[in-house]
Amino acid sequence: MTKLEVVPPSVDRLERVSLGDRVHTALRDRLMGGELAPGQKMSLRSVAESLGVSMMPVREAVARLVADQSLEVLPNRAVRVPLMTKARFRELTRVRLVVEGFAAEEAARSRQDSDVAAMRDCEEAFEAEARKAAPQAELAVRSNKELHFAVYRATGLPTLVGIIEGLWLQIGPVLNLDLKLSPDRLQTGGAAEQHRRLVAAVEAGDAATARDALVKDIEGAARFIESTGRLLD
Amino acid sequence: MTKLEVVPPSVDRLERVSLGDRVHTALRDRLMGGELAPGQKMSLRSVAESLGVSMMPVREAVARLVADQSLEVLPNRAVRVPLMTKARFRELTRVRLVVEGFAAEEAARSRQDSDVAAMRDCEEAFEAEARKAAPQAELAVRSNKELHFAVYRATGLPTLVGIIEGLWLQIGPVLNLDLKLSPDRLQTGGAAEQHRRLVAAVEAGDAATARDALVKDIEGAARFIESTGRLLD
DNA sequence: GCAGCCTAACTGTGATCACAGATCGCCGCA
DNA sequence: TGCGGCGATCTGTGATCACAGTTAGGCTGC
Repeated sequence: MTKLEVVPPSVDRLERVSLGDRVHTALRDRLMGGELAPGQKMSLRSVAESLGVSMMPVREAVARLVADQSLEVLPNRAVRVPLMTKARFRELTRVRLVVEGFAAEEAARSRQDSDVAAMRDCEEAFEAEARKAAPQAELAVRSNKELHFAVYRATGLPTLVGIIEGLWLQIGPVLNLDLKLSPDRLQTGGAAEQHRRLVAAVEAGDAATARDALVKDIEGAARFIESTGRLLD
Repeated sequence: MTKLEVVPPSVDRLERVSLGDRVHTALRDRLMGGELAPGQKMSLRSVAESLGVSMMPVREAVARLVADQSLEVLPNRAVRVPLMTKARFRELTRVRLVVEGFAAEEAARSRQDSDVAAMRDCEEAFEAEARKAAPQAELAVRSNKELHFAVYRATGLPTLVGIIEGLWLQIGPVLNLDLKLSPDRLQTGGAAEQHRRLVAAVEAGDAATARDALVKDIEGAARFIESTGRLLD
């Protein structure tokens, strides 16, 4: 784990960002990026030391992540990335289908030109990575996430984006760990195709197709992950 | 603000609940109950003193509430209940319609007998309070909330319930403050009627009607609150 | 050589101290 | 009497200390 970047004081002035916020962001990125696998334990002191801060900001960041179930504290008081059971995975997937499906519809209705441009960039980056003979899972994961959130941000509903972020934070470790262990899913899965449909539909303002593409994208990934048998229970 | 209740040690053993958790719950209840009005400032030290704990657990609880925007920290570092603008209110209402509407549908599909019983109790309590000549806003607010969440819990999707709790935490101060200032809304508004429709539809497994009743309930309240002109912007 | 106990290290939690920045009020001056 | 500036106080944030509970490893005894 790398040290936290030292941000210029000017940025620090404009938008009060505490050390706790920075630690929170750092941990969040690692969770969403699949760098922290389900079941992995962590201690406040070790995280603090590796990030070059005291235990205090880490406590705050971890408390927030525990609050929205991105991390969990065992009865032994140990902190770890939650394990994913089949039941929890299916529940999260169902909620995602509703919430993100609505977001896709709404994005098709409200998108601005700048949103479409951002989506196109991410979509090309994802497709370029997926088409490689030996795709780098990390890059694919990142551009996949960026593409989805470019769509969600196009809704103009920050509350909705926040909710979806919470869902990704919970399901991210599994999604991305899975992608790292089975990089071939990038080719076999229809992710790229649904992404193309999604972007085109949002750009055309076709809400129904946008939702359908997103739903198929989520369902395809969920089916694949369930088929690997790596989920508990 | 009252002191935190001393819970029996047995409960404390079963489910590790830290002081920070208790402070969080205490503040959450006050926010959802409308005891803390939008714009109201609070200091960590004063909250800590009034709850009889040190500043430490309060910091953790407030950090969590700030994280999900139930509280906000101003550039001056002051902590307060966020003000509600018309734009934010409408955004929250739109998201609520989607998420809680889905929850109502799902509750109609998955409800158990015990869920229906809990809903009926809350519905009767609400109606009894609303029918009084001088209804106590606090009791009505409480049973209204309990009724809604009895429905949401009937979905069997704790993730969804958590999301809705986050939404209520943000919109609660306005909803409930409004009800306190305009207790006559209990009679004039069609809340009781939609509640009856909602409970009956969930019990009958009629998803479409359940959603419709809930949507009309939310929309009715939203219309009333917008009409009072107490929102900013 | 192996099993069991006991200690030492490590865990999160809470309290206290330290500090920089903002705010408000009081005092002095015109 | 009114205005301006300065200081005391209060704010959140970060660090450090203290502590109880757990865990894991090493040592002792069989």
